[in-house]
Amino acid sequence: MSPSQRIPIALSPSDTDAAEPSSGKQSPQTAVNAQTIKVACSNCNLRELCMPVGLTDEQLRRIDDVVAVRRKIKRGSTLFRNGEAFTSLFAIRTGFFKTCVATEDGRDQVTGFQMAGEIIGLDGIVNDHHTCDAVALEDAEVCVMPFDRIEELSREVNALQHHVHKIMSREIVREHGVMLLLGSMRAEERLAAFLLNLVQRLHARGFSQSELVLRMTREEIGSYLGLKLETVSRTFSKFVDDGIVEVKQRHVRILSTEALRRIVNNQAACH
Amino acid sequence: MSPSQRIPIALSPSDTDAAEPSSGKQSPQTAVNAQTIKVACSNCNLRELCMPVGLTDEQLRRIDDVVAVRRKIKRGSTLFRNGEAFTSLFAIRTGFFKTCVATEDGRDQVTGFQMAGEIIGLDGIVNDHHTCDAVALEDAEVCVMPFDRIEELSREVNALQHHVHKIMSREIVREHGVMLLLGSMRAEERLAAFLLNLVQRLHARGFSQSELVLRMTREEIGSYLGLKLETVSRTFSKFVDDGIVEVKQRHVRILSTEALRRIVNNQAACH
DNA sequence: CGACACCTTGAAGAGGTTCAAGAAATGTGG
DNA sequence: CCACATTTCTTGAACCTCTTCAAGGTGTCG
Repeated sequence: MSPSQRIPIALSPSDTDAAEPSSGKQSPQTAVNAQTIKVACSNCNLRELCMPVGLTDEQLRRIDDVVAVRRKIKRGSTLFRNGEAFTSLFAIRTGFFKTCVATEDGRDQVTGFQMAGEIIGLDGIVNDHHTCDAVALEDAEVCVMPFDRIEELSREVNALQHHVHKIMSREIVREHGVMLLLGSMRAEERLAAFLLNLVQRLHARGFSQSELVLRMTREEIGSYLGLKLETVSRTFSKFVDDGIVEVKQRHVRILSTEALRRIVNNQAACH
Repeated sequence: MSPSQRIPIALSPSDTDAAEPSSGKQSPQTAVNAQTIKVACSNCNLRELCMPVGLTDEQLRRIDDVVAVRRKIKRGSTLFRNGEAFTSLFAIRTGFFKTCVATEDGRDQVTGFQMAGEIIGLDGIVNDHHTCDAVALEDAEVCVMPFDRIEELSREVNALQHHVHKIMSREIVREHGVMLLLGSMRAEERLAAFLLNLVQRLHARGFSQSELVLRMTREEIGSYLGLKLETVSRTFSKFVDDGIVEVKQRHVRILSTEALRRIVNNQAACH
């Protein structure tokens, strides 16, 4: 929300390891990709992203009870899948996800990329089962928030109730933006908008405004943007030729945010 | 939800007029497109679409207090606009709307078409102002539901609370579907999916499974589907040539729902 | 009835896709 | 730690879908 605030969060796997040394004794037997840890929101550094502000200590303590459990997800495995029963929303603590939907005939579409502090699983509410897959693009950890508990508590904590509504509304507005992108933008505009969006969200989490590491493949970017992976690659190359970005595999350095903005806003010639 | 139930609702302007003869004394001074009427959900024939089921009489009466006011919107005018303060959600009683978002440089994108029983305005919750325009494509009437009252009441009526969550989740899932369409389908597939969706929703409201009247222009369809109006027109013509539909301007008769389904599911040859 | 909005159709052109090949990075197992 | 397999990325060339531009037709409303 307020882009000036810098929240020191580790996103890259190495930083995460440093912050949580070896993350306790992870027994492969108990749960390969669903290890659970008891935690608390009240001292979580992501609170400003996940939770409403201005809660009393009492209210925070009650929310701690709702967000009772954490779960680790290995890179490449799913947090939930299309068709699975919906019970909980998930707040991403660390890591990076994609969500994607599929048709019966096998086509699929990435509907979003989610990072620390963002909430996933909202699609499952309407029919009590999920309608998309959530796949971890790097080792991740989420807070599990049973939805019936959220509903229960948000009847009593007005700020939480409104917060839930805002999160869902924000997702609707975000998707409007994606529809605009998919419906009316050309390849360069789409990729420029994508990069600006990513770097803006990363910056809100304390990362650089100009450098980022893509956690997804060209194909996944293409799926999200309604383009083929070759087109994504070519467009990256064009940006490099034009001196707008530097690209080394998944490492991207933005040399001119202004140029990207001009591309998105379709201002063709404007030296 | 249950497609078998037939809810007798008037959608076409003439039927609407018959149902509410001359709609009282509409003074242009008071409010050109915001005439208000006191109403009640408890005897509304759209209740099954708008409201949770299994409410007690007491709960229904309290909801009547929330949905206190109706508003008429003339064809072509807006229910709300991008930038306007958000105060209420709207349940469509009669008529047909489009919602659209726009970029600074003038491009715009239709994000949805809404008909009787559907809720619009959810985009406004997150930032307390609307981020899209809602335009009536035919004379319409909506129930005004102040959102603070909805939140208040849904703290007390669990079924209402969950219903609000489901409505928002449903919108998120719907938009996933549109993203899939925009991101991975070809023109014919998009138009086929569009027609099937429209006729399915109309059928759920008691209309024909095979005949429909488009309330929007080719350009608006194109905007929604990420196509130019000429492409929409050409694709209609192709469907006519193939004997899949009959088209007379905005009157469409579906001759083979099965063929449309095959097109959407990309089953090229399958006699 | 004339003005205007909407729709259809044709022809040329652009943008993105498809197919293909090779390079670079990453992961795996010996 | 290195060799090999695999995945991911880049680039080229031909092709195809959709767009653009243009003209004319149809329908609607004051």
